[in-house]
Amino acid sequence: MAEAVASGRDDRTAKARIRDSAIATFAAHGVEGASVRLVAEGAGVSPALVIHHFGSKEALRRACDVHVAAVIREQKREAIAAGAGLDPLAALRGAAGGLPLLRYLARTLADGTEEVAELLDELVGDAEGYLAEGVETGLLKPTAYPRQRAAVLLLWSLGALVLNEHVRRLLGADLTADLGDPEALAAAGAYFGPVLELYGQGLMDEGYARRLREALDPGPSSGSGQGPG
Amino acid sequence: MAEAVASGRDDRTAKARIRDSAIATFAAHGVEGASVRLVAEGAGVSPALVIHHFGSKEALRRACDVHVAAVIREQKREAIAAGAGLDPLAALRGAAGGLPLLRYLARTLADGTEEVAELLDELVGDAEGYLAEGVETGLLKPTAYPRQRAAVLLLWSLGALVLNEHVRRLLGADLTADLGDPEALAAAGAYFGPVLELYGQGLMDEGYARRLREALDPGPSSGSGQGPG
DNA sequence: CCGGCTCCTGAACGATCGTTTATTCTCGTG
DNA sequence: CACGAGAATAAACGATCGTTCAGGAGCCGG
Repeated sequence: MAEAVASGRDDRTAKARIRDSAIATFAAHGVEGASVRLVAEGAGVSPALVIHHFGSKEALRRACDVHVAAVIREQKREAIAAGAGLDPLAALRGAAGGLPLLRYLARTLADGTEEVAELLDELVGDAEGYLAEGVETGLLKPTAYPRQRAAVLLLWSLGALVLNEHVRRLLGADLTADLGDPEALAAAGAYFGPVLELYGQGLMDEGYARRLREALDPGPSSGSGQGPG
Repeated sequence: MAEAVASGRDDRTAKARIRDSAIATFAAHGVEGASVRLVAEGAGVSPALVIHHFGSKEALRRACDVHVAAVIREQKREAIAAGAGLDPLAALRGAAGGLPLLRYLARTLADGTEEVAELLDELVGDAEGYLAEGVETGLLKPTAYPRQRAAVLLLWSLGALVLNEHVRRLLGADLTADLGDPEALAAAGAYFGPVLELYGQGLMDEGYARRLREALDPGPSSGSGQGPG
């Protein structure tokens, strides 16, 4: 039952190849839209071997979730040692096999399995810590909602990742590209530029925002649906 | 070939019932995960009638996209007459059958069909107009990227909608709930509160944000992956 | 040479899928 | 009443799905 380590002269274990192919295939077609046969073809094995190693398609999907979460956690730990930025997924973009994981996340985040939910909770906790550090050094502004602000910022980042196709069409920036590539980084500026402007100066007049916020809290019979978006 | 209008004493046309059931079923299980038989059961008809009226499952999905886009466009027009807020989807939340459409959007936005892409482009254009108005009246701050800022804000809103399940778990706010309900509105404050704080005061020290932004534009060999997230 | 073990496969099974076909039901119209 | 047209269905078809099963290929200690 131990993990196979028969990495002799050639490539990865067949089990690892199946898992990587599943991550790529699920990312490309969605979990429901990707068949076991397609995953097997991508790994160069028979469909039966996929079931033999993972038991079922659903278990394969769980294994993908666990693996993606594990890699992200490891990259995160390395990023902490190197001095983390604000983007909890930045380390993935540069990592060797990070991009398929990013695309897998982008495709499966909306489905919401238990494993990725736990990962998200963890990332929110990390982000809250990073944000608190930034506040202490004066680079970030203090907040009345430390944990909620961390959650919102992470959800915005991941939401943009999930809508990556629309980000690319509307702005020309591919968030699942390797930002080490200068061309991709320049294109990503169409997203990060206005984002940084918003992060720097905000969007609204402060008094206006405060009034809207105060209108939320007590909750008498205020006006009709005028959400802040 | 004309639209059936046999709405006599009872409810909607069977074709309309099928379309509404498809919207709800696709929203609940995803398009790939929902079968024609399930859609038919929800509409109280036979599976064959679904194909008889729409030709194929894919055509049914396109019809759902078209219908959702049409309803949103109409609600949008009414919202303009009533004086629009910043949330382009606010009108949907209060509308009679708006919630299923919202959940359909949340589930299918990531798939990216042509019809919803056109709708998104349209919504970005509208948002750019609203933002420009806000800048003129002094409620919103000016920007160097008018269209990109509109796109980013819309993508953040829709991204949070797509990740609604995580928003609910992390913050306790359900963005697909009827915000006319005071309890749901209060819960949504856990999302809109930090959002409005960010919109009001921003996130970063302005000089720090400007330095990060300038590091993006020219693009010499700057440091490794430290995205703004 | 041999039995056993692991990795792996070809072929098939039952279920479910989207869709087709033939048929019945409903009902306004001449 | 006769009749044609659309609404609606039951039943089945071929395809594909996830999964099972029996066994082959290669290797290793005896």
